[in-house]
Amino acid sequence: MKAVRVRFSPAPTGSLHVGSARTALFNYLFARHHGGDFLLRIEDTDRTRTREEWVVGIQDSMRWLGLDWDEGPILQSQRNAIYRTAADDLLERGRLYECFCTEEELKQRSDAARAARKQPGYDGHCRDLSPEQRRDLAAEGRPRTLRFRTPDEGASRFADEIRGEVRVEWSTIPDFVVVRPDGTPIFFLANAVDDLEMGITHVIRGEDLLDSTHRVLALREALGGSAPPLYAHLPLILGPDRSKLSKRHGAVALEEFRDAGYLPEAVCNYLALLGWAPDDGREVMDLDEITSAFSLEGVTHASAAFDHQKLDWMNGEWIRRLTLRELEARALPLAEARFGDRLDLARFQEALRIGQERAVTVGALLEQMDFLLVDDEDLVIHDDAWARLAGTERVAELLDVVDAHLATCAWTLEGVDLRPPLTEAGFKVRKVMPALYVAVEGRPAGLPLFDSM
RNA sequence: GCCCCCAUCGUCCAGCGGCCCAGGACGCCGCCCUUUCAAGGCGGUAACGGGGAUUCGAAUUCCCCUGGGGGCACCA
Repeated sequence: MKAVRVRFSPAPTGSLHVGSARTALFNYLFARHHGGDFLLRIEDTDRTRTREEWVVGIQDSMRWLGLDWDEGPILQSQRNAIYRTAADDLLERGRLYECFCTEEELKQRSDAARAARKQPGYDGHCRDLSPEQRRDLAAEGRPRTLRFRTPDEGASRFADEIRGEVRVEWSTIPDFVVVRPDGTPIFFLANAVDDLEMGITHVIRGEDLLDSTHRVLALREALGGSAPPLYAHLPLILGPDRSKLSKRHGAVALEEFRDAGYLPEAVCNYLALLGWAPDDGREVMDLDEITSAFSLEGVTHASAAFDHQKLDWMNGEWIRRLTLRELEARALPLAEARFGDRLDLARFQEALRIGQERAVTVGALLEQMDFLLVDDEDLVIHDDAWARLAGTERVAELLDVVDAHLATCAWTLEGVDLRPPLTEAGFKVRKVMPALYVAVEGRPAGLPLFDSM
């Protein structure tokens, strides 16, 4: 196999989504496994849908995950001249033709075709205009797009690395637009030109792009490109209910996972296991281990449902694998964001040490240490707390004992034992445990109140 | 409507013709540990969508059906 060159080419129309992140990860894994190059190419040809902050955000998320790239980011929006030249050449050679239909006309005819139970999509209206007709249409001030002339017969086929032979009849693929009226290229053109020029050897992307491959390949061929890259289409990631993964299923943007206190190791690990598995069945693996075990052959064909519970478990595993120092480094930024200048480092560290063995996410752990770092009046009392207190006898007295004792000492989780004073006051410690947690932590359960060894 | 892809426990995967009355992980249930909740240990529950065909033998091959997903833009 020649030197591997792959690229991750997101459209910056939003922050990095778990589906795209998985695609980026698989490209990274494939490149690193084979000692090849991994490029980052930003497909921002549609200026109306892209934003600078998203191209920055995508890179931030990739760095957070630990997916470093070798070249880029290459912005397609800055390569217009290249696509322009390619399009002119294609037009001259008759592979492209000018189309003067307006979007409204297109939609109207497409709807009509649909109503007549015929194929919607472009009808070839401007396919064979005479030079005079083109001149007149242009003179009317109509928008001018460039369309690719699709073969009239035969089939397009290619061997997908994970799906095998894929084939579709050209008759089902209408002529498609490749250059907008403003001269900017559409995905198909920019994609074909770039993959060719950048020497991409393998295209690893989501299955949603499977059908578009035929068009990109035809364009590449028209461009004079030989030896097209090998394509590998990944199964899609679905929501827990098997519908399209979206916000209503919970967090979907990498930033959200980061802010909720998920570890990048866990997210990578979980994402890698969504649609892939190593031969030996290992599950908890770091990026290097996954890299050396990675192979496209291990990629599944069926789309996978995103399971937040398994991610949570995975994250707990990773929190426990980190040294306390490492965990502290990861948690500090989140703690600063949550507690601001009330962050007491000593208490934070103690809570982290005690919480590490029970945590699911750093975010949840931080929530549990609220009572240590937030002023009493600002402490948010957990919903279930009041019910717990209400069900306990001598609540007021209990609170008094707790307050009185805490007033006598510098409070730390392990340095203060509330049991003796409670016993002395006639409480059965075992019976008042739930209420005790509410009294001290503002929640029915949380960080251990005293050394329970 | 048309085209394409896919199909093993609730979920993620293993299985690539006999080793499978199907294995692991998450979840769930139970027990142990425990002066909260967890974490941890042990055990359990649970699946080859349906129908044909090939074969001595099919979860594994082929066909049909059904189901799920994707695509059919001047988005990518």
